[in-house]
Amino acid sequence: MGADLMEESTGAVPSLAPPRRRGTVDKHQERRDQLAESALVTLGELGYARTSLRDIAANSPFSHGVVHYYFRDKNELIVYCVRFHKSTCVLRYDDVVESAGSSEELVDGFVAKLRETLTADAPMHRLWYDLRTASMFEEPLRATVALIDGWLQDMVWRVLARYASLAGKGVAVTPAVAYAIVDGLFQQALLAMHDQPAESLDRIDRSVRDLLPSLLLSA
Amino acid sequence: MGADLMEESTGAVPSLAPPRRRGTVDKHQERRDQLAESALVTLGELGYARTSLRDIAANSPFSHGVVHYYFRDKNELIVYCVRFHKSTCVLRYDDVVESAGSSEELVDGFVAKLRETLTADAPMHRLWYDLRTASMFEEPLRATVALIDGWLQDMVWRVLARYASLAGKGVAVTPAVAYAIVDGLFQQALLAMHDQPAESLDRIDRSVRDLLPSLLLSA
DNA sequence: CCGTTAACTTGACGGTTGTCAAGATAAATC
DNA sequence: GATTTATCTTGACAACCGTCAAGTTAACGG
Repeated sequence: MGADLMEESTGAVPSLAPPRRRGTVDKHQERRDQLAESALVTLGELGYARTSLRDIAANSPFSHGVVHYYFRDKNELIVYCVRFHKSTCVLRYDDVVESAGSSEELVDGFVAKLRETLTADAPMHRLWYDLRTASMFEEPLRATVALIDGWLQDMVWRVLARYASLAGKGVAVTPAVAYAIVDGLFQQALLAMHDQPAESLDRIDRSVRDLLPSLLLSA
Repeated sequence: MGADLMEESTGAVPSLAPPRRRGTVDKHQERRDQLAESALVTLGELGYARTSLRDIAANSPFSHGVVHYYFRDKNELIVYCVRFHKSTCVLRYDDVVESAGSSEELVDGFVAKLRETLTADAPMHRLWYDLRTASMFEEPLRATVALIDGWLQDMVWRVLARYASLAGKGVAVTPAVAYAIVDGLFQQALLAMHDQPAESLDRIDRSVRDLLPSLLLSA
């Protein structure tokens, strides 16, 4: 994990990478990931546009100049960071999907994970929405955003398809619509996490439980 | 319209405003609105964080220093702009709501307006999402964002309540959930307007038509 | 027509930013 | 251990930002 990033080249390790030496697995790539993890903390706190390379370096073991040794520019670093994080993040519900023995159990596991990630990973989710919004104004970001949006849509679809299967019914909406709905609920919950965290968690819990059945065919 | 901004003071016309002269209705306020309208064009193109006061002034009849004559700082200008625009924007569907004679007619009018605004006002909608996302990282923005989010939620609810009434049924979801769903669909449509505008419009058209009935009680 | 005040312009300030070149340090090779 | 290569630091650069003070122009009141 990390190096391949979901088997899709970021176009991020170009000629600037120094020639590898021996069988030691890519020390260069390890540093990139280490730097990305440091950067993600700062980016999650300050957001995309408000984070400078010096902020990132300050929260890392390195100095601000090192960024250009491992990344071409700021955009490549940030895109790599978000992609690095999301590539594992989109697998969050997969064990719930696989281990659930009934539709009720799946819903319970799903909302539990939703609450958990809203509580623990709020800065990362904020960063994702920040990057997605920025992509509406900066064309170079759109390809990455579209890719990750596809991952998330597939993630939601895996949950919903399994849910329908366990309930012995079909799904009434397309993957795109299902994702839009869940994402809309999630984003509202995230927005409310600052001022009313407890109420926000309860609301999305109840909303999802109420809404999921209506996404199935009655047949 | 414009001066009162939905009967809610922005806290934006403080002591710095010069004493008014005669009965001529607030020349000062007129200039504020004129400046806001100029700024909105630039903000819609470049987004919140990427727009400088010099960019705004360049697309206006004024110089860059004039901003501090009418607004305390950049944030106050931007907040005023978005609020200025949204305060009329949230009334967009009201005539459809009032003039619709049947539930089908209301749906037709609703999706027609949706398509229209996605086509014509895409930059303004991008700006709104940009500001809402920025509010997750900048506390001073949250009050305004929460206020406008409330307006939008009410707007969606007026449509849905009227739709239910015309169909002789009740609404199955809360205002917050209804807004989250519509907003999720709308945001996905807006994101796709850059690369696939036609497909995006068709998709949200069909999605809304499919989804609205399922938000009503079957009773 | 004159004086006063509002409206607006100009230019500068301190600060921050991304980027990069040049040098220092550490590591690995022979 | 010497030399070559990779890694990392430092400092500087040009550009840009928001803000504001000082000065200019225009409009209004008498």
